Amino acid sequence: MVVTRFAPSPTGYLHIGGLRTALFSYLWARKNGGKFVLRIEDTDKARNSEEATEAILKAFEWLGLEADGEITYQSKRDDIYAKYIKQLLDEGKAYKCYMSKEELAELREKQMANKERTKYDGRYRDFTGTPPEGVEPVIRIKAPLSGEIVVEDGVKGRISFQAEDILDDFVIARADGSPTYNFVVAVDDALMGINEVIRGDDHLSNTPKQIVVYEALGFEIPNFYHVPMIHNSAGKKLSKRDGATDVMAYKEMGYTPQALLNFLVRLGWSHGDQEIFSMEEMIALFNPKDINKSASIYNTEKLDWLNAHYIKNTPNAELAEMLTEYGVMLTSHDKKEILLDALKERAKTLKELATQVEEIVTTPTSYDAKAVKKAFKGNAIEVLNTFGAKLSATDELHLPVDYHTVMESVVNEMEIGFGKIGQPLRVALLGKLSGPGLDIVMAVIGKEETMLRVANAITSQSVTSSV
RNA sequence: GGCCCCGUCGUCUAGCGGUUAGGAUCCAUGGUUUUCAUCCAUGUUACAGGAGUUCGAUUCUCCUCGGGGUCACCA
Repeated sequence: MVVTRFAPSPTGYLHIGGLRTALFSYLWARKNGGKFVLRIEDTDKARNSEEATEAILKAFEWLGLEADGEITYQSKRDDIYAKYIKQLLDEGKAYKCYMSKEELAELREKQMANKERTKYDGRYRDFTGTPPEGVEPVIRIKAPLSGEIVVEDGVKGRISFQAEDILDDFVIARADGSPTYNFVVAVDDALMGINEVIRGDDHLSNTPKQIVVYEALGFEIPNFYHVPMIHNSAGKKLSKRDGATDVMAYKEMGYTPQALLNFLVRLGWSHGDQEIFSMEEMIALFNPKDINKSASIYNTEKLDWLNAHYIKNTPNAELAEMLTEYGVMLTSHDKKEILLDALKERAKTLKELATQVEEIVTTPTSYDAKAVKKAFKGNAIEVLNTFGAKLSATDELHLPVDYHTVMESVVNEMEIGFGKIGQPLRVALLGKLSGPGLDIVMAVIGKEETMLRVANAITSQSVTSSV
């Protein structure tokens, strides 16, 4: 059975990069009928917060990514780590190192001065004497001094490291007894049965260390897939400082989960020329071996396009439901089908859609100056007057076509082009020159509101012209 | 700096020894639309450079250059 995981450290919100690796892990587990588990890496008490954990879970919920089983918290597993540390100590695979932080710093400085690689010199590796007074020891693991460490990576291929280049006897437990990252990751992944590790390639250089732990403990080494980074426009690793990396900010901006997921799955992964993927298709088609080797630059142009695509293809009832999150109550509006059919073609985000709905439903209180200048000229006011009068005399105005008929009769009677009525009427109704079809707008707001807006426009013009 | 990874249009990518180097997005132009948007059509733009292997390299190898990641008692 395929078991994958997402293992964030709760130091802040869930960000785009994390979400993508989580998505990849999720898809791979689902595709194989396996498990996708969540582990919170909260061993750094100073930097972690419960709110951050909450935020991450909330983001998962919004996106519909469901983890299997209980959430594992590393902070609750101290006894487990202690047990394995003791085991390594007993087996002579780890040892206590009494070197003080000062001594270590001194060693590093000397090595740097000599332009050597900074590493622990192993002075307590085979220590049998009397330990110095007053120093709480750290526990170090005996790493191989030479030889080759090979990572068989599912994305990058076979990567080989020389032990002497990258390893030293690294710390697995601090002076206060708490275990360190590379140790707990390996222990947890092994104990939780994780056999497919999909993570960012910034972890690639940690992998040999973790392999050392796996081997010391006799655990089976999982398959690794190191996913290339997402870079910012400057070409650097995407970080929280780059802005707009909080997943939940995308909800606020009006992106749909579908669009965001579809956008992210195509960053570093592809399936031929296909751009649009439903969740079902992602699950069916995803395979980590098809992940790209090179980093990609984060750029949301395509996200906008995808979001617009999904909005256009969402049923109106669902759209009305989603809009309630943005303060637009449309679920019981009797013309919502007509309105949303017209508007969803022109919105890039749900937030935009919400704004556009508002702009139609509320009576304009001001008119765009440029639009006024362009539209209210010639006999525009006369046209509006004629239209208003005709409207007033017409009953049974319900559908767009009913209003269109009235407009048509004005055009015919006055022997003008459609633009001659369209432009002033558009400004009267919406306060500006762009927007959906006027017959649709009028059908949505109704006869009474239409007449009010027309009258308002006429009044506004007579006032300005008399001044 | 050591180690490791990467290098096809501005961006996301297809390609897996022989292609007019394909798609998407963006941008531009035209069409549709009373407007804007949508939609449709058309167009501009890419194999980092140099050797080698080969009848033939975007594709394989090496070098150079460029970019990135990582080097903690952080995760």
